[in-house]
Amino acid sequence: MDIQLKRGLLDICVLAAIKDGDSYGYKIIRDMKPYIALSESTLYTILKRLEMADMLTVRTTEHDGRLRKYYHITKKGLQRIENFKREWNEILSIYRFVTKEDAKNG
Amino acid sequence: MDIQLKRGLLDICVLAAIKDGDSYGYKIIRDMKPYIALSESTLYTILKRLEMADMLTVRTTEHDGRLRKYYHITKKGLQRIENFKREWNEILSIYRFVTKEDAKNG
DNA sequence: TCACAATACCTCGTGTTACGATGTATTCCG
DNA sequence: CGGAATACATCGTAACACGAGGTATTGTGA
Repeated sequence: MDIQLKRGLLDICVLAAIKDGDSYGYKIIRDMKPYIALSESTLYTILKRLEMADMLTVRTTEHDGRLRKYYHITKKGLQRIENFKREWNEILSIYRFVTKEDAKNG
Repeated sequence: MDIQLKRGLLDICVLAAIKDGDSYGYKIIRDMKPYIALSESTLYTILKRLEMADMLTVRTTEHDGRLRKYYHITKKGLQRIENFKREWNEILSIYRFVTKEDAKNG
């Protein structure tokens, strides 16, 4: 997918990936892969950004001797998803603008 | 609209705004306004970028003593729009991922 | 005539951001 | 013992939207 198009969707997707249950970095990447691919460096940047914005909270645990940071979505994070749903109508309107045939011909 | 979400749509919208007939900067902004707002500095950056990418050509004319630069979409520009239409399915898939209810509940 | 909006173009600096490259450390498999 | 997978993190870079500011002309109203 076009990188610029991804920009607006990545944050939302990460929030969506944890909204039905806490998750951690590596798993988030795996879960998102069928829909949108992203690198580890990108994800950890996003997770830090979302944490700073109070859209998620972090809980560090140990799993099989390896560090694991579980991310939990907050009220603000859920609101961000709701806001995206509202913006979806604008996106649809743009899609129609882009795909509409020449008014002179139809 | 969220600025990151705009990023992926602006280029496409500018191309869509000239695809049915050559247009110029000021008019493009007016035509796009109902769908997506953008500043002049943003538009001229985009127009230059699209010209460099051979997605449009420029023709300078004089209109009522004022300079006017008409932009014309190229084959490559039209292909960019077609590519967006193909990417639309991916966007829909992401939308469903974001809006789907918790699998455990539905 | 003077001020100001509208038309129409352009440049510069800044902050945000995705990502490749790179690094650390552990477990698992052969 | 080596390499893949798991799991985290930082740094530098390039792309980009936009506000602020600039140039120049044509209306418009007091």
